[in-house]
Amino acid sequence: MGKNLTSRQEDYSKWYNELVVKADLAENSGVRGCMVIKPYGFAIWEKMQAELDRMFKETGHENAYFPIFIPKSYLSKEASHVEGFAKECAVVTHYRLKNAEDGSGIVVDESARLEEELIVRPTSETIIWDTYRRWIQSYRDLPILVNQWANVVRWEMRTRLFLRTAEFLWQEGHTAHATKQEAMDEAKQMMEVYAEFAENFMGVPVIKGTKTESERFAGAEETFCIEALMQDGKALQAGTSHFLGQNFAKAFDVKFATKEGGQDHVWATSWGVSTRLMGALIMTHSDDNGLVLPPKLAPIQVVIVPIYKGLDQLDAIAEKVDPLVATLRKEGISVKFDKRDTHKPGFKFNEYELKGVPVRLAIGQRDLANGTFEVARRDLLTKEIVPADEVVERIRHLLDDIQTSIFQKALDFRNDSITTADTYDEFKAILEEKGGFVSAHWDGTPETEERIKDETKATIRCIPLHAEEEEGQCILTGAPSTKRVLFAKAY
RNA sequence: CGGGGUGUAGCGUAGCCCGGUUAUCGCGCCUGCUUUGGGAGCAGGAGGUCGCAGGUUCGAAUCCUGCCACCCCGACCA
Repeated sequence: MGKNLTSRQEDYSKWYNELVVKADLAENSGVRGCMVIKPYGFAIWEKMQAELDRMFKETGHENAYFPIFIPKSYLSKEASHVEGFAKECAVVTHYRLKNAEDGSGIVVDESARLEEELIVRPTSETIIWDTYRRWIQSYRDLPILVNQWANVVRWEMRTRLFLRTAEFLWQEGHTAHATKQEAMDEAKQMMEVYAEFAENFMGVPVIKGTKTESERFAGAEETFCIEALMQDGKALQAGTSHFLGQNFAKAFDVKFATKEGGQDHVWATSWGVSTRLMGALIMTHSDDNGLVLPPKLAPIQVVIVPIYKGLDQLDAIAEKVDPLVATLRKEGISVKFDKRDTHKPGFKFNEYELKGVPVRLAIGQRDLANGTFEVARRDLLTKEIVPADEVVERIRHLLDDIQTSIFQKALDFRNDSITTADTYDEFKAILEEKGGFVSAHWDGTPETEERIKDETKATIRCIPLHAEEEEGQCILTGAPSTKRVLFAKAY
């Protein structure tokens, strides 16, 4: 964000919290860093879910659901996995409350202590692989291509609305394969699915790549990722897809009989995107007037605002608008005719701009007389007068055009924000003054990465997939390097 | 867990240092009239455990002690 959001800041500077989504818990509740997603915000998430779900199914996946509670012992079976998550787990220790004897209220019943504590899932690899052990005996049982839509809890020290909440919604795919190659292909495929979704639906340009060892998922052998850049110049990890090797199969003893008659451990992947994508969406496209939504994900694609005095005029307007609404709906365009007489047109204009509705139609007496509509587009805030018989065609065109042009705008910004650095001084100056991604040579060691992080707060966001081979020297140590990696300060 | 800060109406706040009428202002909310092509105007009105618990005092939003919660910065992170 990092900008003033509206011209009437005193009223709406908190639109991000108040209108779209609200972090709205009872005060002093002690539940920190959770968010309440209001209906309009959730409708955006539902659109995202629907498209992702379709893409998952088109690539052969099915949905399933696993328990939210994970026995503590499961988590410790994969060593690096537990190391990665242990510090941020919510733990269930009791299963009953009772009235306090002194009448002071409800207290935990100490006699109802669980024999083994349950962890509220921070991710589901462990409980899923414990289940897969029972599902898999033969190569004929493979592959298993399962996705789960769920909530997870990570008790982070510091939270940040949308980007790092204590509880968040996500999908997590967990697949099991007979061969290393097949699992690797799956992990790459899902990164491609995420990239396509981000760019074609969210209008958010992303860079595909792999994570360095230190940024890798706890328990993964390779982490593929898509990295986006926000308007304030900070990078955001928008999705990850992990090749897990045989780590979880070994930890949970998942073996299968091979075609050749032997026994082998199963190869695994996992991949996920979360409500963080909503944050990415907001921080990529929003402007001072509020949200800007890509038409493909907008809960309302077209809003129609009548301008009238008295019910007679409204009726006359409705006569023109009702058939238009029907036509648009038939075309699969979601449209809202806002007939409320409790708010004035000016208020509505601002409200729908705040909500990022891509196309707005206004119709009043003037238009009735001329047979026209006023058509406004949210991204450029431009208006035009369109004859009624051309309006459907115009809307169709605008929705397409807004979808591609907000992507192009974000892409141009992103590309302008990738800067090449050949010396450490240059590197630091770019981070300080310009922000964005810095493309630089790195000697490939975690030690160098760590030192750069300590000194500049920038991390290696990814080793780009399609980076050109290029002889160079590490900006910090001068050691030889064969390709550039992308550094940035990140959320 | 370390450093800093804040808690007053649905939201945002003034007052606190230096205790003293009925706790300030804006937004929002309600009623009425006028309005309606870019966040309406006027008039009237409702709404408060001043985070909680103690203490000092004739008197506490204000001073003291303890507790709770939240925010920002660090370690952690989708």
